[in-house]
This record gives sequence, structure tokens and C-alpha cells, in this order.
Amino acid sequence: MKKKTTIYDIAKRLNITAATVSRALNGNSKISEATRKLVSETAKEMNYEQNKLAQALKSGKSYNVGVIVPRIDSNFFASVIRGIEEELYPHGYHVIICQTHDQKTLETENINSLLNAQVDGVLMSISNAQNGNDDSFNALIKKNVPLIFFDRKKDIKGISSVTIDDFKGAYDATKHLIDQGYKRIAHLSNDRSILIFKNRYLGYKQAILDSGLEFDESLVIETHSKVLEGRKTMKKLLEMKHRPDAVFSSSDFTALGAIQEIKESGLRIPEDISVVGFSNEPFTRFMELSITSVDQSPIEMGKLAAQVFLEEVNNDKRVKSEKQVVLTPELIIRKSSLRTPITDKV
Amino acid sequence: MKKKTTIYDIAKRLNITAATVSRALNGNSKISEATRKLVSETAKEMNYEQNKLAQALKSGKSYNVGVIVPRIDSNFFASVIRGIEEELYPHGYHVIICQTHDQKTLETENINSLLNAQVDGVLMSISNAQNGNDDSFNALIKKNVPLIFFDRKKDIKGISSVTIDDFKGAYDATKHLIDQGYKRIAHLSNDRSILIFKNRYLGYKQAILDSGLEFDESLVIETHSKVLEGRKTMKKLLEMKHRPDAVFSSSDFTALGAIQEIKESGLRIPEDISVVGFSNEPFTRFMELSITSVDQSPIEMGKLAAQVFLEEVNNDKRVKSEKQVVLTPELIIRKSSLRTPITDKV
DNA sequence: AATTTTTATGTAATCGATTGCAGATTTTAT
DNA sequence: ATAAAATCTGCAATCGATTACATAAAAATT
Repeated sequence: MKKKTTIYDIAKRLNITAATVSRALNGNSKISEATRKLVSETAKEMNYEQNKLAQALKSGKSYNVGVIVPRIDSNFFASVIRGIEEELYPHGYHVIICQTHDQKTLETENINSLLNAQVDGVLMSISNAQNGNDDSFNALIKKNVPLIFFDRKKDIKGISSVTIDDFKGAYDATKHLIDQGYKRIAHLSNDRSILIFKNRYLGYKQAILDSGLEFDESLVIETHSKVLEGRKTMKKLLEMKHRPDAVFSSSDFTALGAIQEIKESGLRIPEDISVVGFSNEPFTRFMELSITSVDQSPIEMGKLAAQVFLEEVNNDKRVKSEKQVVLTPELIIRKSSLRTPITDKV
Repeated sequence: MKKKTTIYDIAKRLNITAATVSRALNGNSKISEATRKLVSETAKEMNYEQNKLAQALKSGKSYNVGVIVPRIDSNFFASVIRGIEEELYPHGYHVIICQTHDQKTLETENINSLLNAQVDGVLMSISNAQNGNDDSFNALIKKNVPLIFFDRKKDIKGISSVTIDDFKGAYDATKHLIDQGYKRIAHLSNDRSILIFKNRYLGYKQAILDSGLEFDESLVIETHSKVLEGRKTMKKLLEMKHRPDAVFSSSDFTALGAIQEIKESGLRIPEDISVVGFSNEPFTRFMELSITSVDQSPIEMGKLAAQVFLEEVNNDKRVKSEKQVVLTPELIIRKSSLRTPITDKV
């Protein structure tokens, strides 16, 4: 491996000091235009490249940020990450992506690894199954490493977050079903200790109450965001004495499972039962029977989270303020819930 | 931010030198059992954590590796990355993920950024649209930064790779279609300057030639791995005077598009036309009409790529050997290509 | 012309951990 | 008891870049 040229090499060549080279290269202090030019030309000539590690050690900044998500193979998270990258790259930051696979232990491990890797901040969406133990978050907070939640947040004093208005998303989706004439609307929920799922549940409930329909708690089932879980849960619902005629799912994946189960049972969608999902995953659009879903503008969410991070990291750490950004979701109506057939825009 | 404790702090407390502390902590040289114990206890007590940046500077290793993929929101790449992570984490490495979105410029930028971030190696799947310009790869090679290709590789002397036998995957898939009695099998190809697509094409062609069927080049169309592209291309095929009765697609996404187009045209799958994809993306299994596809064991691929990296990075750089690992693909037969209906295992 | 101000550069410490060499201490051998 | 060997620990340089402070040189001021 050819040795890299350092500022000392440049200094020696020009018979000046490394300090001067450093200053010239950073354009900072008062360096004569002549030497500045000379240095930068020589630097280019010698193929100089700044050693980020040395700089990181000196400045205490690694220019790495950690991003922790439950998983990356969902379009939603992949898109949020993309948004984060787009916003952070121009500022010289790199993104280290970690997956929790919804396991608290992995989440904790990830945080420790990132801390260990000297990241300048952590942007994350918490995993399910929070056991009330906030030790790992506290580790971040204690070290004063900026922490920003996106989508799946935890209410911690002083911690900023970027989320969507899940209540409204759920409310709109449910309202849409009611407007279509459905009367017995079930809800495939998820771990409601996670705020987003709690809010989706509350939005759903409120829409039903507001419409004058009867709210039936037995139509709410908690499950996991997996296709097969959706099937299983739907099966239970179909076996009820008085089965639902519509389903609002807090996840597109469970919605998909529900649809499979419904079709298998011989019922028609949306004539007999209607289904609405959440997240607007690409497959909801591509299915032959396209699925109505709630869009969460993930790229935007990522960008905003990144912006909040940049603000915090560049803050003169006088006042530490907490920022809560809330995006507005958009209901995308497709075949799976539309009784009056219209030309479906794919 | 509370200042972190360093080995100097520990040294001061114990009235010894930082050197001793360092050695004691690293368990390495000859340090008396007594001090070793004392040091590690004090370290724990003082909440000592090694500063990775300093270590990185000293050792010249960052313990970061870059992973470059066209995109992360496909199950295939996400899974490869997961395999890489699983293999690398236990060795203290972190993974920096970059996406090229199949743009050569982004690919080059990513490589430079990673180089700049002092990564210890780069594992990558090249983007489409290679313009024959290998400058960015050469930059890596010149700096002696280990480079390992997975899946989409480029033949460069001395560079290791982990791929699957795309020829065989395509051959098996096509053979399966022939065995099912299809006679006019089209192929949705992709940029054939990329080896995997070239090999899939060749496997397809060979299977047809071996079977004695006529090989018709007009049934091969080059497109992009996107659902909508699949639709467009399928449309063209269906408009042919003598339309195909089966399609082997080099991508699950184009296969999906093709299926949509076929259904819209009123033809039945697999009775009238059959479709086979490539990659075994989860949706191929979840579709109501499940799609036959070729599994590439992505997690395994990721692990192997990581292992090759570890070997190279730990190599005493005497002999630089090139390693070509080739995995065997597996054809997963589902409804979209099975004329004799059987119970489909979902 | 002498003094002050400005400008440009050098000196040396610093970030935190590692390591070759040397010196000190203990153990073993003669 | 003395020399030789083995064991442990300290000294100081090193990785590469940054920066407060000092100083030299040039420009401006009186």
C-alpha cells in the first residue's frame, strides 16, 4: 500500500510547516494568497487527501451518524434512509445503518456499537417490544449524543422527533370506509405500547364514534406486521359469529395477509369485505387488486429528521430544545376499498 | 458532555503509565496478573471505553467497511447486507451502506466517499450502465483497499467475488418451462454488459438449444428491473404476430409487470402464458398468483462475501490471491408456471 | 526614523492509543 | 554470592491534523 501523502510531506516539499499547510488547505486564518495557492497546487499534485481519522480524533467528530430501524427491506424504512442520506451527504456525513429486527436486545447492541464507533448522532425508529427499560437511550443522552426519533418514537423529555399524524391517517382511512357504507369495521392493530400503533388505534376508534356507529372492542386485534400474521388474524375475524365487513390494518403487510385469507374464504373484495392498509408500500399499488393505504411521505420524513439532527449538532449547546415535527399523511384510495368502480390510476 | 475517561486517567489513578494500562487492557504483552486485574477493574469502575478513533488513527484501520448496492429496498440486497452484517459484526466491523440507484456517477461518488471515510474494504454489486470506465475501481485497487464483488461483478484481475451460477439458474428455469410444454419462450433481459444478465441470457439460450426448440432472438428483449418496464415490454411481446407462450424474466419486478399486462390482456396464467422470475423476492410468494422464481440465497451470499473480505484483510499481503465463489441457485416452482395444478406451498 | 499595527508563519501541545527500546526488578543458574 | 536470564514497567515516539500562542517580517502611523 503506497503511503498516503500527509500535510507533513507537503510541508517538507515546500519548506514550510505542517501548520501552514493545514491552514492554507482549510482556507481559514490569514495565509497569504501566494502560499495558499502554492500549497493547494502542491497538494493536488501530490494526490493529497485529508485523513479523516486524524481529523476525527482531533475534532472529536466522526462525521458518521447511526440510523437504526427495525428492518431495511421495507420500502418505508428504505425510503426514510434515502431521505436521510440525501440530506446528510452534502454535509460530509456518512450513515451507518443498523437493523433491530424488532428485538430489544439487538437494539441495545446496535446503540452500543454505534456509540463505540463514535457516531455524532443517532436517528432511529424504535423496535417493538420495548420493555420499559430506557437504559440504552439514556446511555446516548448521558453522552450528549444527539438522538432523533422518526416514525416510531418514544416520549422522552428533550428528545426531538419526526413523525406523521397517525391519528389522522387512521381517522381518514376509517372515515373513508364508513363513507363507503361499511358498518362493521375491524382493526388489525399492533403493539400499542408503540405510539404510532396506539394513535392509529385511537384514530380508528374516534372515526367510528364520530360516525355514530357502534364501537366494538372485539373487532380490534393486536398482531405483528407480517403477512402470515395478517392471515392468521383475519382467519379469526372471519370465524366470528358476526364477521366484519371491512378491515383497517395498521400495516400493509398484515393487510396483504388479510386479503389472501379473505379470497381463500371465497368472499369478494371490496364487495363483501374491504381492506385498507397503512404505509403505502409499493406492492399495494402493484397488486392486481390494488390496496388502499396511507402514505407517510418517507423520504420527506428522512430529510426532516436529518435536518433536525444537523440543527442539534451545530447548536452551540446553550439551550437544548426539543423539536416535534409532525407530517400529514395522505390516504391513497385503491380498489380494495372502493365499491363504486372507477378507473384505477396505477 | 462529560469527558470520557482515557487510559491516561486510569494510569494517573493507579500511578502507572498509560503504556501499561494499554497493554494490560489488550491482554497482550507480559503484564503481571496483578496489575492486569487491577487495571481492568479500575477501567470498569471508571467507565472506561476505548476511543475507536484514536485506535483507528494509530492502526490505520477504521473497522468500517463500505457496502455499495444499486438499492436497499429490494429484499435481495437487503438480505445480502444482513448476511454481511451478521458475519462482520462479531469481528468488530461496521457497515456503511451506500446506494447507487444504478447510476454510474453515484457509484463513483460513493466509492470516493468511502475511501475518504477510510473504510477498510468495499463490498459491492456494480450498477448498471458501466461505461467501461474503471477509474473508480482502480482508485480502490491502487490504494490496496480490499474490494469484493457480490452478485453483479466485473471481471477484474485479482479481485475476488461471490456470485451465483446465473447460467444454471436461467437454464433450470427455462428447462422447467420447456418441460411444462411451453414452446415459444421469451426472455426479459437486462443490460447484458453486466455479467449476471449476460449469463442468464446464455443459460436461457442454451436450454432452448439443448431441447431442440427453435431459438428466436426476437423473443429476447432488454429492459430494466422495474415493474412498469416489465409491463411495457410485455405489451410489445403480446403484440407480436406470433406471441410467446411463456416468459423467463431476469428479474422478479419485470416478471410482475409482465403478469399484470398479461392479465389485463385477458390471457390466463399459466394456462395461456407462463411466467418465471428471478431472485425469489418475497412478493413472488405472497401474490395470489404466486410466481415461480430462482432463489439466490442472499444471506449466504452476504456471509461468504464478508468471509472473503476478512481473509483478504487479515492476509499478510504476501500473495494476493483472487477467489471466485459461486453459489448454486435453486428454482422455486409456483403457480405462475405450473400447468398441472398442485397444492401450492406458500 | 522610530514605533505601532498588521500580516504571515513557525513552535509546540493536543486528541487517545500503541509499541520498540531500555531500564528495573525478580528469578534462576552457576 | 554473582552472573545470566526472565519478567515487568516506563520512556518517548508515532499515527495526521488542528490551533493557541509566539515571533518575525512587512506595512502603516506619527
